[in-house]
Amino acid sequence: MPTEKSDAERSLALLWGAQDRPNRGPKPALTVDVIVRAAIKIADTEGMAALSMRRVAETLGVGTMSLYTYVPAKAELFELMVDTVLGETPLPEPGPGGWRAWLERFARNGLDGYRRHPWLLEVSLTRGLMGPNQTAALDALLHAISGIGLSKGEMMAVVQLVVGYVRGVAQSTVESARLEQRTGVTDEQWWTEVAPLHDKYIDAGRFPTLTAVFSAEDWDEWIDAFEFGLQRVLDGIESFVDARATS
Amino acid sequence: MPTEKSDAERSLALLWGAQDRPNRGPKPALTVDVIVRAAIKIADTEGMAALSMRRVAETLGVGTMSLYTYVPAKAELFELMVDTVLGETPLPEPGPGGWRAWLERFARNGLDGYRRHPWLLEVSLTRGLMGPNQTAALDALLHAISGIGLSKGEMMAVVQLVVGYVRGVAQSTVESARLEQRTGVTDEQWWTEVAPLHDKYIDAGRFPTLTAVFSAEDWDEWIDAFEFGLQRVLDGIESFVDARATS
DNA sequence: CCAGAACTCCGTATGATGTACGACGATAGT
DNA sequence: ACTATCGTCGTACATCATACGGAGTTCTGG
Repeated sequence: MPTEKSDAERSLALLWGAQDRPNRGPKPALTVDVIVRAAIKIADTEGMAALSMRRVAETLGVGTMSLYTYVPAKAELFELMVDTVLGETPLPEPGPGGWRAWLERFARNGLDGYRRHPWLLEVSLTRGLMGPNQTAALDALLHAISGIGLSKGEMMAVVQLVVGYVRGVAQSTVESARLEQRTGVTDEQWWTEVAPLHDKYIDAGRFPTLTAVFSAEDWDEWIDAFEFGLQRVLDGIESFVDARATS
Repeated sequence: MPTEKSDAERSLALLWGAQDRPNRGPKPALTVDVIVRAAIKIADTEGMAALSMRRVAETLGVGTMSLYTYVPAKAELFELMVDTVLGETPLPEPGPGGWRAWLERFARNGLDGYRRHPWLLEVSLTRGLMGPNQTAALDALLHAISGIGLSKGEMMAVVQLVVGYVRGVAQSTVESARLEQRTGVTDEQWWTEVAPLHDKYIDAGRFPTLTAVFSAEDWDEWIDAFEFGLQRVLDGIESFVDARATS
């Protein structure tokens, strides 16, 4: 019996594009890349719910089952979609401003990525298996914050902090923008439509602070929550780095 | 024709438990609450993938379609599950330490919630419709950070920062713990198993920092990334509040 | 006390979905 | 030309959410 590849091995080979090209048999009509890009396009434009193997095959003019020649299953297709998308935005170059400016640009790029591909939020990125682009991103992140006095454990924690923050806030930031484009209803429109319904249940006596904040007519400034939070996060890291440097 | 309730209205009525109890017809054998709790138990123990209407009906000894008498569709069941779970952990009481300590406890509670119910990560919480428990949480959050000199926009941004951070980092923190319990494979075991596979692809020359960090034998300290990041976030908020106070 | 209205229950049916299986045809090494 | 090897994809099956409509149950009005 030949050494059959484990799932993990097969996935990694797919992610890193290390297929052994056989020379027998008919020429493949498709490539993994074409399939992945078709899937991404569908997910981008019609949402994750519309992404089915049949649908992908249709847009490629191919029988559904043909896809399984290239991709073992839908889960692996997801992994490929994620890594492909991670590679589409170039990583920030090292530049002026040091680690802080770099992380800032990295975070903004990340948010842009989620904006372009909202379905990323529906897929867990913390699979253990890393494709080339995810690997490159992690390497670049670690490189950006190396040599500023952090231990390895702290470096990993900082990475998780930034990446986690972007994802967490992107969730709400992106979702509203997405719904706006999809349904044509502005966030504000939707709130004004739903607000009276909420008012029926939300008692000013029971939720005093909430009503005070939202009933105010002085909606002076609506802050960009992402940028605000990002600066707080970076401030927090910076003060830690400074404290570490003076000790 | 009677005023038929819109989807939003129906959802809100469900969330806030404002059903008009009809007095005609047979007594309902179930309640919405029983259904929701059964669904939560299934999602907790077997994961979101195992949660189907059939499965819920089975465990309740009821025909599948009976559930639709109580709940319009699966999406509404999700909303109910989320709000129910949000209400299960009591909100922190105001105590010593001011807003910072309160937010700290809130964040830890949040992480615990994700730990207990990992499927929360697969559901977007940013639906516009808020149930009573989500409303109470938002009110408490705003209350905790009111009166420290933040504008309303900044208060909302802080809320999003904390909530978003918890969710973002919980994603990775929780997922590993979950897989460990499910598959019986420790995170560490899994990495040592997969590491050699990765090594085949990860070139030390191409990813120098990564290999430097991971190949080191001195895995001295593995930092709790959640606690570390939480302190950074709170530091960032605190320095902003301080700066605001002195200006 | 009873007929009909209002309501719950649920069997059946429909149309999705992911994917296992295997027949068929194309290709290239021998 | 033969045969091992591969790509293609029709069919099939299990599972899913849920629309529909009939049967059974309970309360109300007369």
